[in-house]
Parts: sequence; C-alpha cells; structure tokens
Amino acid sequence: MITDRQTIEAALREHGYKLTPQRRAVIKAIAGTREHMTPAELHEKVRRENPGIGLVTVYRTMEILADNGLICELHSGNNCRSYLLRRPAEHHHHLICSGCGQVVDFTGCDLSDIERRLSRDTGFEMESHLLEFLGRCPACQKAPR
Amino acid sequence: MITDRQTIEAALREHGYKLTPQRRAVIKAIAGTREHMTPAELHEKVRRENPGIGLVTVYRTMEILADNGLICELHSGNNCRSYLLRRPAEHHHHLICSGCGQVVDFTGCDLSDIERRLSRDTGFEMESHLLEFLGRCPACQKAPR
DNA sequence: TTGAGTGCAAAGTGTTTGCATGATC
DNA sequence: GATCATGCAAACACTTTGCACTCAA
Repeated sequence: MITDRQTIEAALREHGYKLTPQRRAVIKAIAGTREHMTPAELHEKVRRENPGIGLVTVYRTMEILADNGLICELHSGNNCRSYLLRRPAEHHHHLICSGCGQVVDFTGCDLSDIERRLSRDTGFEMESHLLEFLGRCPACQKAPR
Repeated sequence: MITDRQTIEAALREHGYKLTPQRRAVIKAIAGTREHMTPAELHEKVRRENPGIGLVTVYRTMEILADNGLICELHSGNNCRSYLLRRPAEHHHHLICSGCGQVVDFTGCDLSDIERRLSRDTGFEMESHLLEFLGRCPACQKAPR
C-alpha cells in the first residue's frame, strides 16, 4: 500500500528512466516525509545530504514522478504547487494541517453521487475532481499560533 | 443572489475604497463573464475598452475584491490562480469546463458529514475545504478536441 | 485639499530552456 | 559507446514594490 523508495525506483526503471544518484536522493527525500513540499523545500532537504544537486534536477525529477502518478500535487494553503508522495495506490484525497503541513490521506469519501447529480443537472461529462480539507492537527491545536 | 456590478461597487464604497474608473472597468469585465480569468486575461479584456489601464491595477483590484469575498480563486486546470465573480452569496463550489473555461456554481453539496467523520478519526480541527469538479460542458463535448 | 489610487519601471519569485559536460545502462 | 541526465546560466513568466503623479471624495 505504501509507495516506498524501492517501488518508485522500480517504476522508474520499468519506464526506461535511468536511476542516477540525484534521482535517488530526491526520491529518498520525498519518501522520507509525510509532509508536502515545494520544489524549493525539497531541494533544500536534498542538499543537506547531497550538496551538489541542482534545483533544476529536482524540478525535472518531480515532473517525471508526477507524470507517472507516483506523487500528487497539492493546491490548498499558500502554495499552488507542492508535492507529496502518493501513498495509497487507489483514489484518495488529502487533509492538510495548516500549522505543520502534515498531510493525511483519506479514502472512502465517495463523490460519485454528487458527480452523477451534477452531470445530470448540467450535462457536463465529468473528468476529475479536486477535494482537499484544511485544518489543524491535534499537536498544532495545542501549540500557540 | 447574483453579485452584480452595482452590488460590488456598493460593497467597495462601504469598505471605504474609492471607485475609480479603472476599478469600475475591472469590475465590469469580471461581472460580464461566467468564465474564470487570470489577471492577464482580465487585463487584456479591460484594455479593449479602457486602453490606459495597467496590469498592476488589475492585480491590486483583484486583491481587494478577493479580500472582501467578492470573487473566488480557482485552482483546477492549468492555472493556479484565476479569478471568478462570486455569484451565489452562500457557500458553494465550482464545476469547470476543461474546454471553454466556463464555470458553473453549485451548492447543496454537503461535506459536513465527511468533515465530522474526518475530524473524529484524525483529531483535526477543520478550517476549510476545497472542492472543484473538472469536466466538459455539452457544447465542448460536441466540438472536436 | 488630501490621502488613496494609478502607472511606470524595476525588483523579486518561481519555473523552464539551451547547451556542454558527465554518467548510466 | 550511445544516449540520457545533470548543472550552470540565461531566459521566461508571473507577481510585487518604490515612487512620483493624479484624481475621487
């Protein structure tokens, strides 16, 4: 269920991408957190263990991972573009802590009834949807703002 | 129910903002469409009738309108930041056509059960949520891609 | 009359591209 | 060894800021 480093690396290899140390470092960094990170934050994190890596490489790696459905893009909050490791393989949504940035995946939120209703009422052919909740996790509720 | 030009202008006046010709032009432009527009698109539209207006002014006007809840920000699709006139006053969501950009508001989609469930399961204190549907409107379904 | 608003230009951010070098398969 | 990937720098796109001038109230 968990998309870990090995799984991601195998998926890349399978799709014909080369496994460079830089890509491994980026994968390790994003697989090692439950928070969503912007490209810049990820770059910062990767550099701590791998100083030579360039921001451009982070961008390019993110693009590959996103194209192959291995990471998700988030929209809520201030950042219009931050990424998160895709943990559950199936369709899911995100609950994001506005305090610490922690992200909780959740499933079982079935929007198909709403989609059907909307489709019937509007004639639209549905393609996708975006659902994110923003809140404060237990720890951040206790902490002062 | 419809937030029209007069309502927006009254709201701005009430909040102590000056009603300049530029602001009126921006308001007219965004009130005159059902589509969401990026600041650049809005600027383009405004310039047709009001050539002297600057992009900066559009940005500043958008900010004021957004701060006062008169327009909504959209996230789906390619643009991370496009704006739409807020038509229904109450809480609502958006259905966006991926072909022509038309936006349909809808209400009656109650997420409070899901919020309660999530809150109970995770201990999060909910703040807000983001829900958008992406699809193709009847006209764009007929048109070739 | 006066402070808020405007427009220009410049500075700041975030992201992408061109290209020579370097590394993986 | 061929090809793909990297890193740098530059280009790009979008957004914000500083400042002098203008105008709505």
